[in-house]
Amino acid sequence: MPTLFQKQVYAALKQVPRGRVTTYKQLAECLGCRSCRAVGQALKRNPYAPKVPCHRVIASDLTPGGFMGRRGGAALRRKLDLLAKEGVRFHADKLVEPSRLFKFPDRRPHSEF
DNA sequence: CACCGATGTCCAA
DNA sequence: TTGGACATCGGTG
Repeated sequence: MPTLFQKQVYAALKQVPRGRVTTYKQLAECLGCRSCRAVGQALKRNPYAPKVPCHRVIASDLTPGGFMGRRGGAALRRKLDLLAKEGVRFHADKLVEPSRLFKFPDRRPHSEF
């Protein structure tokens, strides 16, 4: 059973259209959380494997990051393949087009700053 | 309650 | 510029 926090991560992730990617930091910031690691944990524990495009989440330094709980290997390769099918290509473990990053709308009704 | 994690940022060499 | 260590937040045991 997904927790409240995970739902927020999935909800935000579902906002990312096809052919677009986001970063853990952007997700965390969108959720109003300062910990980017918590976001990755939610994705790792994602009960909605095919429903949640976890492969559209990369590190803030435009690196693939990880996939299925692994930071490298065949799993990560599969992630790059999925992104490639969506038009998001990587070069030297780096995002070729940083403009593919999806910017989340302000999801903080409390923040008046 | 304590440790780990799909990260990020800072400091040192 | 590259490598190592610490910080931060939530989840699981």
